[in-house]
Amino acid sequence: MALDSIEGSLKERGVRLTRQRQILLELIDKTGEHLDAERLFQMAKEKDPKLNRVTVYRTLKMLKTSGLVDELDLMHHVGDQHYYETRLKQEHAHVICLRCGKVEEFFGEPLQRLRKQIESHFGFQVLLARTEVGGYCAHCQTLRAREVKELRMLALDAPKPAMAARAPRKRARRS
Amino acid sequence: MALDSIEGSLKERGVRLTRQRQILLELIDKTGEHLDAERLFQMAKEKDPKLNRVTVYRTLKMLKTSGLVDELDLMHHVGDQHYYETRLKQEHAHVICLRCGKVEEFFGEPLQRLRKQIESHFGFQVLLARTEVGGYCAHCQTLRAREVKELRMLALDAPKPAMAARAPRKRARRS
DNA sequence: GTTAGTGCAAACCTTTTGCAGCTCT
DNA sequence: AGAGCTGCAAAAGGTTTGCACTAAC
Repeated sequence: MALDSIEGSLKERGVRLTRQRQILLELIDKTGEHLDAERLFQMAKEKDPKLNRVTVYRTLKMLKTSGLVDELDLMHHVGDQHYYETRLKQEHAHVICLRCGKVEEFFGEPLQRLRKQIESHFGFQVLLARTEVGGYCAHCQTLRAREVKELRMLALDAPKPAMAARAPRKRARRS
Repeated sequence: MALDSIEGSLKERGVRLTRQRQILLELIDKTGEHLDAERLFQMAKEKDPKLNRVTVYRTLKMLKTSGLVDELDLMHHVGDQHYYETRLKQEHAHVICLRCGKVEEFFGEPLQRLRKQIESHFGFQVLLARTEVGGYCAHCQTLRAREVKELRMLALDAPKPAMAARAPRKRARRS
């Protein structure tokens, strides 16, 4: 299991396995993926209310630097936070629907091909690779088309419409 | 030239071509790529000292939303700012050396292949795609090997070395 | 017992917002 | 003329740092 392999890797390098790190590692491992620092912090706080947000950031940074987790942006669809996932699966691309926010993972040979070509083309040693794709998922494409049509009709009805209500911020507030 | 096509696209949509936007568009166009908001602001300030940083952000956001520029992170190698480039060239990956910071661009068929596979696999409509690769460039690989060797020798000489000097912050300060 | 790691508060960088006034068309 | 855009000041979001204390080894 992932947790063991990560803990082993840390122990080997003399990194201390504190209670806090154990909590965080377990959450990252079993929750799967696409956790951001804030969400991880909220979850960890339930297990240890004293655990500090800063520790979450420091732990994530350590794991990232050690090459044990990968950092994602998910096209900044929600905000500017970063997301993390363990480096267990095969390399994959993240496909984000810009309408509903659903994230799919794509595993496919073009990714390995890309890596190899970059290595041989530039004599480059690839350590990290990140592919993120944004667009509309199958479901949202039809909904989107309907929205656009409605907008056009609105525009015809009212050539000089009042200012549209501002869309609510997507960023989540801190508690 | 890019500037014309961008200005045309904006004019068509009734977006005003203000003096500020002309300055910014020209800089983005002729400077090429990989400008972040701050650098763009500094350059624009030389042409118009009154131009405000906020205008830079608003213009970049507008261009991004309009699909006229792409937003990059360059693996956050320098900091958390974003970089922008016009959407003129063929799709390409950005290859960043984590030691010297050099950025290479990779154009190759795996990218088109990837996009097509994602579209057909998920029935997804791809609007944006971003591939960023981090590692060591050919030149830095040898330097890096030397560094590691030196570090190992240091470790042998001094089993309990004093705390290493903290590496300087990579983020650039505002003027 | 050391040293690495933690919590807390405060800072930091990057980006966004509210609003009054200016300016393109 | 009037909506759209700008500048300014202030705030926000996300992350990092300094320092004294704590806990893992």
